[in-house]
Amino acid sequence: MDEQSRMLQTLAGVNLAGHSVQGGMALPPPHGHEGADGDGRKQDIGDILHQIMTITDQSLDEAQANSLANTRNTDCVFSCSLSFVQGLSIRGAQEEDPPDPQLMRLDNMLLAEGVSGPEKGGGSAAAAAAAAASGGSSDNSIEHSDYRAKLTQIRQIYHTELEKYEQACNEFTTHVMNLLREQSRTRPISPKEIERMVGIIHRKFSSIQMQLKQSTCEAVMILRSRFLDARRKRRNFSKQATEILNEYFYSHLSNPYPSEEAKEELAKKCSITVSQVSNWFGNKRIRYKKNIGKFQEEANLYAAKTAVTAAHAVAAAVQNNQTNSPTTPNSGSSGSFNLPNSGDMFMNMQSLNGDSYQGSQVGANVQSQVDTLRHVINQTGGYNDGLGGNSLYSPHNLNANGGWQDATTPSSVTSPTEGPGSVHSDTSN
DNA sequence: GTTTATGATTAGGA
DNA sequence: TCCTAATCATAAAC
Repeated sequence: MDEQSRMLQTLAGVNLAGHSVQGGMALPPPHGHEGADGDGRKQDIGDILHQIMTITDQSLDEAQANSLANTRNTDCVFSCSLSFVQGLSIRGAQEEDPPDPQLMRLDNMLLAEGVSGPEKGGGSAAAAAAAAASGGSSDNSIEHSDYRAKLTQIRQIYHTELEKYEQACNEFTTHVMNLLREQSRTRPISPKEIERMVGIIHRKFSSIQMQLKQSTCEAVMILRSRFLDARRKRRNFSKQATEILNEYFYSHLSNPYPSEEAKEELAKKCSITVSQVSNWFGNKRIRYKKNIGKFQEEANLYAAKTAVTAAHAVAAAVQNNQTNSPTTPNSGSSGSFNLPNSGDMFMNMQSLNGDSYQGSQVGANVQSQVDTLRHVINQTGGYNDGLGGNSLYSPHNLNANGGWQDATTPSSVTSPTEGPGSVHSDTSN
């Protein structure tokens, strides 16, 4: 049996069968459940209800057969029927002490999970968590929709069962009322007694409902845990995400320690979590350091790519500079997010590793790219043998013992102050 | 089926 | 708390 079946059975296992009838009139166990379609359970409920009816009908018939004249006997039979109903109630009444905090907790949970109450479009908090954890990539969206589908299934089963219980409760109440009405022919029955009986039945059915709620909660918990497990499952990031991360890594190779803000930005761009970004960088740093040669090609690739971007950015900046000639300085008065001074941008670029870099939006993006560009330009000066030592992207800030230096090149130095849309390169060390 | 790549987890250190 | 390093577990490539 797979987990799903088990889960659904957990829910499907809630029915009247769990309540053996007190007073010596125990109900037979229900038939097996036919999957999660609810038909089997519907049948069970129907059967059970029918049996209840039959039992009480028998009591009534017996009573009638024993002649209405024999009030003593009739009373006895009716007491049997009623004691059956009362028997039903004894435990229920004991179990419940409204307002039941447990019931409230169950109700709250079912409401929060979107099982009870109005259907939530986006699913429950768990669904959101699952979606967040999964990153919302297409693959994970499938899982997300899978989660929602299963939650909907649980919801449907819950509502179907609830409806059936209510119906059964009403039917049984009506039946008992009829019984009492019959009995009223032989003895006076006060409205209070009828009321009491109805209350007893309702309480009993409420306790059954509580079990349904409990099992529904269990099913939801199982579903949730399944999705938390799914989060554990390793799943490759999307190509785009890996590209973004690699771009950042190689363009900040001198100090590949993104700040919290940068991580958040990357996480958002890659549709993954911040901790996944941290994991990725942790793994990348280690693996890069361990085998620089292996990553050489990749480094070159990203270097070239970034260089092209940088060249475009520079070209655009130059053009911008020409357009915004000294006769039309970019004053802040326009209210737009302008470069403080296009000329400064180049000054800043020239002092790429300087401490005083004040980034503009364009300059910020350009800065790291120019860093890369410089590597590319340097590369043209010599053959790279693919070994770590003289490689294009040899981590110039790697210590002799293999660690990235942090003292001389804090990321705040190598990184510009960046505008929105770009990531920071800051160290968290 | 085996190997490789890669995301996640864990222990220990600063 | 964040890092490294080792390791695990699994997806992907062969």
